[in-house]
Amino acid sequence: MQLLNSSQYAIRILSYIANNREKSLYNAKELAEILSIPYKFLTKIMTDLVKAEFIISIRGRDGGYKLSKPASDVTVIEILDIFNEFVNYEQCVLGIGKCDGEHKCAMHDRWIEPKNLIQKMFEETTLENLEGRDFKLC
Amino acid sequence: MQLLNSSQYAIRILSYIANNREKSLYNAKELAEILSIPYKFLTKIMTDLVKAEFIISIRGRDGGYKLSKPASDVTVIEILDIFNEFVNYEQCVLGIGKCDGEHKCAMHDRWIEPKNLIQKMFEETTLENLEGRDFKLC
DNA sequence: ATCAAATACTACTAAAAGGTAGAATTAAAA
DNA sequence: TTTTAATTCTACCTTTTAGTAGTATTTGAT
Repeated sequence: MQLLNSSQYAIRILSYIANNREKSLYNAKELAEILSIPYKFLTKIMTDLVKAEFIISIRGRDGGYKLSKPASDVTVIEILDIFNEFVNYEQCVLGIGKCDGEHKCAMHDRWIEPKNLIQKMFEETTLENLEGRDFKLC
Repeated sequence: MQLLNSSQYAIRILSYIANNREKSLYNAKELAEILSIPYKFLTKIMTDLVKAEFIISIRGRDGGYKLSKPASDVTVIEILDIFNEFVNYEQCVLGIGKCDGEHKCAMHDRWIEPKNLIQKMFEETTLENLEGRDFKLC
């Protein structure tokens, strides 16, 4: 019951960039240090974010990364989709396929409410909403 | 954002046994077939359940498995604990350690409500509550 | 005693996630 | 034009989870 490290890192990275507008570009080295993410793993994730068009990268000396769109346009669920998380809304908590009115898994009824809440949270939370938080390790 | 296969299987197995009181013992072969769980993987999980004292096993010919305690005494969260899931209540959704009033992760406030709901659900749901559901693949 | 049918144990393989290493590419600056 | 600092690419290694194979052990029935 936890998000993939990749997803967690991606949210923290995008969230950090979105809420520190002083600089126009952030490079991998400083992001890795500030956010306590292994450098090489971070660069891999950045490439994913570039390919998914959430981030624009500037290569070469003095290059770096920046958001490709306004923070208010990026929802958490879109970030999760990059890593194929939480895509199967219909998937039941016991992983036995689609749960509907006819076929319910053992926990179906009890899972609906929290599932909908989480889904709503991920859909409605944008990078803008994540402002003013700590990003380092607690 | 999904339970481990082991946890899912364990819940389905215990839930099935709890709600089919006709027989006093269930063997691995029939459980594997009825619940669509790979036989060898199921026997491994059964051994875990026996060691965790949720299941009593009878070895030898005509042996099998049965619950070690009343269905109403077994909560879902206890089952998850066998596989070390959902033990860290304090763990935040972005996996950056303890989130408290002073140090909040980027999603802290939004995560509290669904997290508490899920926790409550796992704590309050017993095998008895899972009665009357389908257990096969939908 | 032997057989048959069951669980338990040991060890392995496969797939996915997490992470690392090093070279290639890009582009500004000296 | 060379250096330098950045991203990108390819390939690999490690850990965890998932699943499989084969043997040993147990025990009731014949």
